[in-house]
This record gives sequence, C-alpha cells and structure tokens, in this order.
Amino acid sequence: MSRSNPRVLSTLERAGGFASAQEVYRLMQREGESIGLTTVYRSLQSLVSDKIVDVLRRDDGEAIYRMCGGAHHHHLVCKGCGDTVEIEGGAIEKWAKTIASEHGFKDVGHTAEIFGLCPKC
Amino acid sequence: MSRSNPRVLSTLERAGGFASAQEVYRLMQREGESIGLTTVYRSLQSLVSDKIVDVLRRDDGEAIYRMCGGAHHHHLVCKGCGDTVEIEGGAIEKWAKTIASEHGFKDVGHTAEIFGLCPKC
DNA sequence: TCACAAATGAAAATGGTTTTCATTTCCATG
DNA sequence: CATGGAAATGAAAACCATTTTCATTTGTGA
Repeated sequence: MSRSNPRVLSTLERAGGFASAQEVYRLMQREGESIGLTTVYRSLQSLVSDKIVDVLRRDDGEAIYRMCGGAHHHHLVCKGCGDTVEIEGGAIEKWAKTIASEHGFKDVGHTAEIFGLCPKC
Repeated sequence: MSRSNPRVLSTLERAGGFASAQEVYRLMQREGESIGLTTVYRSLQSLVSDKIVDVLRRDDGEAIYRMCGGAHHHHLVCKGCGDTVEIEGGAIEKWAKTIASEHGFKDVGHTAEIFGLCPKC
C-alpha cells in the first residue's frame, strides 16, 4: 500500500482544489519539487479512496481532482464550460434504496450526475 | 467532413441507446457487419455534433453515447456477477429537472446507476 | 548495524481515442 | 458510358492519460 505524499495534497490545495494529475505534476515541477508522475497518481488515488478529494471527468476524459466537503453528494455539471456544482441527493438516496430492496439487492450504492448548460453558456 | 454511417446509429439504438464506441464496434462485428473502428468513432462524433446523441463519461473515462430524446432507463447492477436489471427512473427524472432549474441549467440530462449484491450473490 | 517494509520513480505496458494516408465508393458532368 | 474530383472508409500509426512493473532508496524497529 502507499500513503499520500503530503506535498501532493498541498499542491492541489494551492491549485484551487481543482486540477488534473498532470497539472499537479507540472505545477510541482515548476515549483522545483522533486517528484515522479507515478507518485502523483498514487497519492491522488489514495486521497480519493480516503474521501479527501473527489474525482470527476473533463469532457476529454481526463480525470480532475477536487477537494470536497465530507458528506456524500452529487454533481451538476455544465456541458459547455465544465463548471460543477455540488448538490444534495436526498431524493436519490431514497430512490436507490427502494429500487434495490424491491429487487432483493444488498450492500447498495449508487452514482448519479446531472448535466446541462449553465446560465453563462 | 464525414457523415454518420446509418448502421452505427441503428446499432446504438439496438444497444438500448447507451454504449461506448468500442461496444458499438464489437456489437457490429458480432452481427457480421463490416465496419472499421475509425468509422464508428467518426460516426458517433458526427451524431454528437448533430445533437442526435449525447456523450458522457464512465467512471473509467470511457466515453458512452446515448440517444437523446428516446425513452431511457437506468440500471441496477450486481457487483458480484455483473447481472443488470433495467429500471424505471421516474423519481430521478423529476429530481434532475428540479435541481437543474434551481441552478438555471438548460438542456438537461442525467446519469444514475445503482449497484449492490443481487440475491444470488 | 541489520533486516524488512513502505515509498519512490523511470520505463514499459495498456487502452481508449485521434490522426494519417492510401484506397474505394459516389456522383455530377461531358 | 467515361472521368475526375469529393466524400467515405479503414488499417496502421500516433497520441496521451493512466497503470503496472521492478529495481532502488528511504524509513524504522529490533
């Protein structure tokens, strides 16, 4: 197992808590930090599985990492500019639980995302 | 420029209007259609820019294409055996619409998937 | 100091997607 | 019918983010 390199988290914070692995890597290089791309990826993965950061996808498929508040939430994503808003998913939680138990499923989780065009786009 | 190959659209329809380029390609091959992967990608891109299909991303970054407009459904997926059940998403539709309009978003779509362990697993 | 686990990173592998380019298919015109 | 150019096609190569491999370094407890 590998633990997160703290400089990665601090760089992500400094980047506004919103950057791709490649961007974090380039940023650290530009600042003279000695680190390998592999370590950046591993640290980000570890931060994700520890729920310290959230991962989502740009339109081109590149993963972007973002510091997030603790509670489980969903995203409203703009198809135009990629802007995202964290949203509550109360209704979804109930829906998922209901449907799952109707079909006898246990140990249930879910994903949900809403996308559209934001007012600016 | 290239126009969409109609067999690509028809295959996407047959797939339930929800598949990746690779899946459409494999499906067409399995059905004996002679087509290249390049053409599948080009056709899907063209369908997207014509707003006939929508594109979004799986968690692993793979692009999935979906017919917009046609009735869509969601999936209940077993983490154990991969079995999937198609489900209605009435509650979700409303939730997505409400949340989106609260934030001034237009042209709204959504994804949602429930996963868990089916009775057999 | 010694030994062993964890961390690191360079390089190679992976895999979806895009680009290149030579070839084939269409189709309007003479 | 030609025939000439535009559009479509697809095999192979290029691309690029991400993951894996593996040899090396670092840290730590005995």
